Amino acid sequence: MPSQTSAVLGALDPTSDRAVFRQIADQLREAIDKGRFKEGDKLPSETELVEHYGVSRMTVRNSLSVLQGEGLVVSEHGKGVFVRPRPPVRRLASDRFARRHRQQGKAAFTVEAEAAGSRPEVDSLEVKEERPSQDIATRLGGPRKVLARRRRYLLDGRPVEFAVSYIPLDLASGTPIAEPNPGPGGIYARLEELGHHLDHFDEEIRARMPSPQEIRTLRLAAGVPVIHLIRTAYDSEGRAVEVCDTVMAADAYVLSYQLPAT
Amino acid sequence: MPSQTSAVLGALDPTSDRAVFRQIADQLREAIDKGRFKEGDKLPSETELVEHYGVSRMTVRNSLSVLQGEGLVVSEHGKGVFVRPRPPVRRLASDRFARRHRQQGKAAFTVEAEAAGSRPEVDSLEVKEERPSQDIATRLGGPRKVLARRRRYLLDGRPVEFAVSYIPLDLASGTPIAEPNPGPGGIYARLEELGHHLDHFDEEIRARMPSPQEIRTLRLAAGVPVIHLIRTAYDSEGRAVEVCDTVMAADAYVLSYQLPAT
DNA sequence: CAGTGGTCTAGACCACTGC
DNA sequence: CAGTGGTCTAGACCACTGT
Repeated sequence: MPSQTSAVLGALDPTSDRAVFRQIADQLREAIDKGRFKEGDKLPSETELVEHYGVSRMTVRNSLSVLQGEGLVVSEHGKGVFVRPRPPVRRLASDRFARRHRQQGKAAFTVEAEAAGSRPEVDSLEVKEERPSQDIATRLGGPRKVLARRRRYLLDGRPVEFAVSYIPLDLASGTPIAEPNPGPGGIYARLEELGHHLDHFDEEIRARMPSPQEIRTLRLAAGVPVIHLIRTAYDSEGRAVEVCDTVMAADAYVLSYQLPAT
Repeated sequence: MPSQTSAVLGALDPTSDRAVFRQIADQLREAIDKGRFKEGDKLPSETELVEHYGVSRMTVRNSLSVLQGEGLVVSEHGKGVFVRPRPPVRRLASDRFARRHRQQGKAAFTVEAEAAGSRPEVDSLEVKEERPSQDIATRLGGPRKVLARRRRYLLDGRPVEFAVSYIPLDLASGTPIAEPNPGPGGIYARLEELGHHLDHFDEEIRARMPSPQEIRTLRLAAGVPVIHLIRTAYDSEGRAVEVCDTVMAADAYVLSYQLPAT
């Protein structure tokens, strides 16, 4: 954590066409990229930057908001502006729904997180019957009602993912799938026990900026996008038996897939 | 395009704890979500908003910058602030590298874009020998030198993707792979002709905010993240024969994958 | 308490757009 | 040209943090 601002940051170029706040942002960004400010370090305070560059406070704040938008820094009221720490990422492999992973007693999320040395939690579990949205209904082949299972996943106390599973009500009603805890192996294991032999999953992936609601639910810092994943599970008769709509904090995930070359 | 600001936007709540600029942003966001401002519509000018809400211009600009960060609006100097149009998306399916797609004469990108009714272009093609970065070298099994093939893809004149392929130099040197145009079916077809029968691909996906350089290259609007995809191609002997590092404008892509349930 | 960032004002001048 | 957004100033008061 460099203490002398002038030891890290240079001067402005008054002959440059580049706006002053951009020049300041450039210098701070470069200092971060080159490791002169490291993860978690506090940047010089706004007052220090105002004095160092001889500009007004709004200009300095404008620079900092540029870096916030890029996801490079986070500000903490009353404390300072800090280089954004990179959280541990969760790697999702393409075999994560392989049948062998459904045999074990614990939920996949829990097993995997503990193996990675993190403390997993699942909260705000909610199970209820609903009328599906147009999109979900289409993906499921048009059921009138569905069972919706909502839950939020956390790692070491930090929310990383919010997911909603939709199952046609005629499949789920009166089965363990409609219980808050569906039992070992999760709802996929239960679906198979009910005779819906799973054949494959389709996943659709998008990335975008979060809505205000998603920012609250996932406690997202400024400049962190979300990955929006929609998975559809098909049984061996080609029927869609579940759609899972998932929003993930993009800085907490790496998705990986294996594609055949055939 | 509503003409009367007061017909669309309400009043501030002076008793609310919520900051004024957030209240204004909330009202504009709601108006957009509800379709009272549609894609491409011009929002009321800053001057109109200043008069409507009775606040200073900086407060209004602060509201608008919130919406920009969310990717909801784009500002155009001298023209106004507009609801961001949703570009046509390019869907990438998990069979896009299937062998049957490599038989045809045209590049996959071209064929697929024309089928979707878009005008495809590839530019800034650059082929040269390089020393690989640590990460690329590791993925390729540690070659000292690689052939790097850089290119940018555009749809209807809009840049959507920037990609760099790295091939171990001992594989590529003196072959059509080292030519600007590697011929029908692309470098994967050439690799197979050279005896490297492709077995599978691994893809790693991340999402994040773009660097200033990526904003320029892809001409990204504010509030548009990028999808960072790193694909490794393996031959039937398990050797990594290519790594492709791709940065995509997130608003132009939907990736889709099929996972086996086995 | 002093130091930090968060909000807001009321101006100013500039650069770009379209008529 | 008038209207738009882009940049910048020099203040003010507030809320949150740590000691």
